Amino acid sequence: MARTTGSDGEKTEAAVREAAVNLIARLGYEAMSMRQLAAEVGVQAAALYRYFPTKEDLLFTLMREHMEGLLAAWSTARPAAADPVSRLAAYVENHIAFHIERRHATHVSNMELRSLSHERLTQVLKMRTAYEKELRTILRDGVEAGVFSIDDTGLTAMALIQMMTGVIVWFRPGERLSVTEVTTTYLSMTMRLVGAKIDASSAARPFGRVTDAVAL
Amino acid sequence: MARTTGSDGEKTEAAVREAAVNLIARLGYEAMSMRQLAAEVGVQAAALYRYFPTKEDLLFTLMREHMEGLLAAWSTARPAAADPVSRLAAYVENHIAFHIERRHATHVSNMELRSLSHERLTQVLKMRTAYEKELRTILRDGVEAGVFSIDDTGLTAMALIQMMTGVIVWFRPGERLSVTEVTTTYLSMTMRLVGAKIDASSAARPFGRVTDAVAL
DNA sequence: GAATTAATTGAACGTTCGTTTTATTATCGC
DNA sequence: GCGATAATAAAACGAACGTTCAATTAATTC
Repeated sequence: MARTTGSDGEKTEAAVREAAVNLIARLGYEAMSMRQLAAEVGVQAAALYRYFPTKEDLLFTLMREHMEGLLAAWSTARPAAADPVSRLAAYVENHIAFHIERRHATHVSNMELRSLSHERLTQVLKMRTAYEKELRTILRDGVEAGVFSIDDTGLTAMALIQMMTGVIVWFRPGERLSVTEVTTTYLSMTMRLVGAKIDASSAARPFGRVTDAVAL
Repeated sequence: MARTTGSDGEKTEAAVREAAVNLIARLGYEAMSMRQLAAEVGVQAAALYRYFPTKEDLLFTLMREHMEGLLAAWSTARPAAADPVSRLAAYVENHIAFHIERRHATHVSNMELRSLSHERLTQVLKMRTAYEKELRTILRDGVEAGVFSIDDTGLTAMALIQMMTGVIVWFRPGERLSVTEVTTTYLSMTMRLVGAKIDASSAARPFGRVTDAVAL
């Protein structure tokens, strides 16, 4: 046999991407074989090489587009010129929503970095650093404005990102908590962690029990 | 050739464990070959099978002993009958110290769970759950005693553990921050996150800037 | 110092891996 | 409807994988 009836390159490529994300998230990049992936898609292994020259190219494509998606999402969600508290809230909300929605892709992007070549690893890490820098800037602005009290902005940014991204480890859609509830609680924890002081303007939009922990 | 002069089973087994932790942490379990591991130790691949019947047995041994070590460390560090704030402080200090000291083993235990058989995965997760339950108990006791203000103790416990364990991702010994500085900052962040109220007894031992964030 | 046990080597086994090549069929532009 | 091209199948490649086995030598026991 050869070309099958109804076969379509675009559809096949999309199916390969989706199956690859799920399989790599479940089994790991090294443990997933190209034959396994092909079987999941419903084609022969050789067909995969029409879309991705090597297995590593496939992995890199998934990671790069995941990071680009994250940066694009933040670029859309970021408030134009707001106070640090609102900006931090937007960052947390965007981060949690994005990562819950793309649990598997996040797993792949976080766990399989070591399978990339040096050059490609650098590329992905550059995007990641750019994203993290956004948070550090918000924290630093907040400290300078006197609305956050933070020991070490770099360390705090890392701790916050680890905490928020960790949501994908235990969160399962449709279980005890909804995405909204989770986001609200993480917002509350974040604001307390950075010692956010609620002023008159942002007090109109409370963050869970933040008010309980802050001197009023 | 056969048995080499000066060869010693105990020493070889210890060398295998250490090399395996480092190699798996760097390359991943699937990507590390038994030949590679043997070369690192300085023996032939076949010699490994004198100590570990299969590759998975080796992985499981490393993970089980890591978790047992963590539980043992907490068992030693845990205060007998103290207030929730002190107990939480002890938990954080022990967690950070243990994980920084065993960065590679932690990496292995967290990243390679999917390579275990179902039965062994259950065993490891049981130990992990027991460890996490200790933190949840502290948080619940603190809420009941009125010294913590927390929305959801289960979610908060997971967030704290993710945040603390995340230290191994970016921390490198001998760089900008010392272990003591990192621990102090994490303690401070933790106490603020749980809305810890400092009373007279524990005020003698301040947690960084915690006092700035709490109404006094 | 002979017998026994512990530790390791070197070669080999069958399997699976990522990838390439060649052939074949479906679809599309004209 | 015919040529060009896109999409796939089928088979094969060499390399590497985890693991086993028989042979061999060092250390220990008596």
